[in-house]
Amino acid sequence: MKPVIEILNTRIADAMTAATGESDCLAIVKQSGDVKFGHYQANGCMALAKRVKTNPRELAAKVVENLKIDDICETPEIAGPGFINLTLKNDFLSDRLMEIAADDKERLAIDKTSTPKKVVVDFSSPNIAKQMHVGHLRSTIIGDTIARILNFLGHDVIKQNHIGDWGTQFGRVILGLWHLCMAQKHGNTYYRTELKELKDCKEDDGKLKELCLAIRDRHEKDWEEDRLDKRGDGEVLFHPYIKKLKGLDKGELWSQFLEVYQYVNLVEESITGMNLEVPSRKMIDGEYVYSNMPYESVSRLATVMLQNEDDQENKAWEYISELTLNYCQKIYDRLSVLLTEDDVCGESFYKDRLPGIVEELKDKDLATESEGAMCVFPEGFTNKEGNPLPFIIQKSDGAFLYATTDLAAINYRIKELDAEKIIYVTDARQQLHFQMLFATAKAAGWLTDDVEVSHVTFGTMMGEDGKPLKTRSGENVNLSDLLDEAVERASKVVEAKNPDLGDAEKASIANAVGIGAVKYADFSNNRTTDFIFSFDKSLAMEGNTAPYMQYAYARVKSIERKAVDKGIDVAAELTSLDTLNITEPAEMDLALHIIRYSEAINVAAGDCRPNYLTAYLYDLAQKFSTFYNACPVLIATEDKRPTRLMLCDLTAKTIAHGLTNLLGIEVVEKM
RNA sequence: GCGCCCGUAGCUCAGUCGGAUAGAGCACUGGUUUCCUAAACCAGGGGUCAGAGGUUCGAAUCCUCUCGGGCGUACCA
Repeated sequence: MKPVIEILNTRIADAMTAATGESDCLAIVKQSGDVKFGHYQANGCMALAKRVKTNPRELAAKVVENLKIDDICETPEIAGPGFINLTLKNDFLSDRLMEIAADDKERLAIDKTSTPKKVVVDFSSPNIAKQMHVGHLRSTIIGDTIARILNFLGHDVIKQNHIGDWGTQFGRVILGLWHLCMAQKHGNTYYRTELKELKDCKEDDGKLKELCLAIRDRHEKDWEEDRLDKRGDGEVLFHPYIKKLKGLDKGELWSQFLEVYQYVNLVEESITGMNLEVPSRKMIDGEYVYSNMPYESVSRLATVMLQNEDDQENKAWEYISELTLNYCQKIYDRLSVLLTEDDVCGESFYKDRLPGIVEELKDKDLATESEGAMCVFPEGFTNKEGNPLPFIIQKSDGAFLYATTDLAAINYRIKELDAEKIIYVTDARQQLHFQMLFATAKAAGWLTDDVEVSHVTFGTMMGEDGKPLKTRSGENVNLSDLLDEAVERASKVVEAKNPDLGDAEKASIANAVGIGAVKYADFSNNRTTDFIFSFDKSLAMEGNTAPYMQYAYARVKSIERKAVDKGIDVAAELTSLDTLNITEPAEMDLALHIIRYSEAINVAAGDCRPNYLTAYLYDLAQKFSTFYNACPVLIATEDKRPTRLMLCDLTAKTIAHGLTNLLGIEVVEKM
């Protein structure tokens, strides 16, 4: 079933052509803002009148003469400078609703696209060795809903979770494991105490330096001592430790690892600029060469070593990556995000392709060396000094970085996944990166005109103070903590409002409401701007929130339950209906809105803007609430009751479909 | 400096690519429960769409400039 707006667009455009002889006329049909202008309005006559140099009102009259639309609308009215106002016929509305109700494929009679595409959606993409925090929430759920919507519309969607598992932090992972191993040697968790100390003396330069010196000294000593044959071979402790990793308790290792990873990062941050050095070794022409290196470069050295040498340290990294994904999967499941391990295709997936990517760009004379790094200088990008801005594809130390993996990924998606469209869902700060990525991929001939790339950006999630959401101690808010709090708060509301429900039911409602509220708050904001997150507002029953809609749904379900008590056979009344008896304004308003669902989905999909969909659903829930108050269902007379039951049923189906199928938010029978 | 995003009611935000009198919610004021969940509904006040020019039948929306905010700008992602 085609959206009404599409039918109107086609019919009016044809009439415009018939009236003027002009081809490709645009009818520009929109939903009217005010019922006094009908249900839809066509705005195309003004523009066309200019094109053919005639009076727009006269043209509109001519168009109406040529318009065959009496199967859908009342007689069109011409208003203002040349609007054509259209009001749907009651019978047409009724037929539409009946058709939606008759759909047995749970698609609410919404057609799949006639031009399906293979679409890659790149989203979520958390980093290895980190807990997901609120910064990952938006990409994860916005990407998920985009994938769901496009899939519903019939596109062939390939989800790609491009996890950050091969960049610089890669070396930090190994360094973290090294510290865990050394902590075992010392018989204490020094990383834990020092993590706290480092934070505490952040402001005190003298103390900080003293602490960092001690850390460096111990590091050197540990490194020197861990040798069987050559200095720093790690054969006594570190390598045996890595071999045993798989035998360790997963939960315990994960929590230790999170801590030590923070430690590695903080140490590196703290020592930068202190000119501390540690001994290191490098393989040069098959021989180890020993020299001192800046302490802050240790993790980078580890990255290079690991990207070059392939051994058990690689396996250790693989293991940590598995641990991370294991944890992420729990969050995805909690969020009802459809990602699975099958969708994981992270940076490391491309590791063997990276040298080839760099070589190819060199061969094509696109990549050149600059300040020791291998760079592409795509046209049109300049830095602060006005010089060409480099897109660095290989660092001066030889390591690859995210530009390289993203280039490999775009190449893979186009050439091997046969993507016709690629959507990247990341925060707005990465815009320049993606512009340069696309420019480079175009210059290399990988990205051609028949492939559409789109960077779907979003702003930062702010706390109620208007600053990026952080904990009191200044850290990123852990995503699972945020969800816990939302569920906790929701459960208090459930307890207060509906104390008679069973414990299991309360818990399940609290979960649906809490998680739904967090997700919905995000969706309902225009994704391009930063938005201020507030538990109170998200969980409020008033306004454009998940609970408000879940409540509308629960009320419909309640009517259905009460109907049974009253001996009303809802199913029978619904099937006995062949035409609706719509008389009240509230019924009409609701009915009209229900048939517009597909229009909302199309608009949301076209711009990858979930807030269009939430706005639609909120309107629907509001119109239902108005209807609910104005038009009693179960005590209605026999001629009205089936129609009202039908409106209830379709409202519930639409809300459930929008929330659950497209947004991944659960509905509840009671709340 | 340059680039991108943004500036709409006291607050938080919409505004479907130029359409008619700029919309919600919160907060504020008043009203509605012998009636299907009042976690709701109804009514009311509240605006120089940051400012100034321009484009045209018509601008919150497009162009130019100014002011104000955020982000990015060579080896993090």
